[in-house]
Amino acid sequence: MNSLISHIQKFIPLNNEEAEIVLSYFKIEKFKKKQLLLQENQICNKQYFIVNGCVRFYINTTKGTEQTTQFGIENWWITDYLSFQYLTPSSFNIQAIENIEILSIERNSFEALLERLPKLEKYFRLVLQKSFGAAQVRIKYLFTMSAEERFHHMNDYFPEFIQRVPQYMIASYLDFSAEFMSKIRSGKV
Amino acid sequence: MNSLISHIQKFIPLNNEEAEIVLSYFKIEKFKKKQLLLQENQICNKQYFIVNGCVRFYINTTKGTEQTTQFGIENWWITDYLSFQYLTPSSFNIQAIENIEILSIERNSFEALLERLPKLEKYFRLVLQKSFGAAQVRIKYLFTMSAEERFHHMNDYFPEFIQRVPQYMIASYLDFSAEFMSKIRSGKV
DNA sequence: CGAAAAACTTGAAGTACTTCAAGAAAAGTA
DNA sequence: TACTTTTCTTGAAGTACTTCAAGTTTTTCG
Repeated sequence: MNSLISHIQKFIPLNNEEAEIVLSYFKIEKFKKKQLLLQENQICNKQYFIVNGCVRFYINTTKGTEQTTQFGIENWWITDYLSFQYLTPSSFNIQAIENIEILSIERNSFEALLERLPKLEKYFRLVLQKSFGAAQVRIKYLFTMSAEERFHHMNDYFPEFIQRVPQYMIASYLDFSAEFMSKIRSGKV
Repeated sequence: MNSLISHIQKFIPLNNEEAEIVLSYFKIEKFKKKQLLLQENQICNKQYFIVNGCVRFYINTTKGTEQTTQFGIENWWITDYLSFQYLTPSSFNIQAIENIEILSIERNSFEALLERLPKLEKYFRLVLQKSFGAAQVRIKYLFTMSAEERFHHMNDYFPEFIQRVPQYMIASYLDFSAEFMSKIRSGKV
């Protein structure tokens, strides 16, 4: 069974015919580890649903380092929402951390699909409510926990990431240095 | 003209009859400066549209301080989205910074309204896309700018807040101390 | 398999902030 | 108007991290 269809059906009912229509608007794409799905300064005119694998959202800082701000795994949507909505150049990069398989839909097709099947508006609204809620909680953690607490929290609640993703990306996502991460893990702090 | 209706019409067409229906689901509420619209541990079963005035979203930290994580002004929606969607207890507080006038809608009425006027799904989806996009950019600023840069950025792009809101709340929102804010402003840093 | 690249570790030195304490200024209220 | 509360300022001391540089381990891939 297609994972996007299953995901949609967790939120709204969808019959076989509708499922066919949905899929006809998407393209399946594969990227190899390290490839970029989106590069800064480009317009992010696609939205991605991750079927298989793991990606990250990151910024190139003025210091020449890379700052990871989000991760995405199976069954997550990922895009730069402002760039997607207003078709303005993005300042983010989206990169495959593993070889990945994703479903992509262009901005125009996305609008056409929603016109064709308006019931999907509800699905996307619910997905966004959840995503924005998660962003609210994320800000809370960043603001109220020390580096060490943030690491342990992630370790406890999202152990799958710690396994899958290089430590320095996790450190960056939690807003501290790779070296400090290493010290936390070895108990030298 | 009602400000909620105008706001909706910026995103989707809405005739008079539909506007009447929309408004019938909302309640107008007034709160005085410092009153709480939501208190932590409560379930946030309402969503608010700010007609007049200014509110903040904050957490009580374990250190006994208050950490502001969001602001809201005229024409913004505000709620704890996870608490609202899953009816779980919130860890946030929402407080009026000025005397305010808001439109509130309960979770049940919200669902009923969307059943009655499904075209509103699109409006809320678009509002959420924009909000989540703004959250992505906010994280970027927090991660890539120094305290001083964050202050100047806010000063340049959102001067209305600097005027309206006590400095210590701005400092907290930008994730530094009120004392440091004072030093930035006076150039002693 | 072996070589190269990527990821992780360690300690020493530095810094961008925080915390504390106290006083001054501004705003709210009777 | 004066009194109270809230907000802002200042300097001194402290700290949770960062940065740098170098070495070690692990992973990738021809």
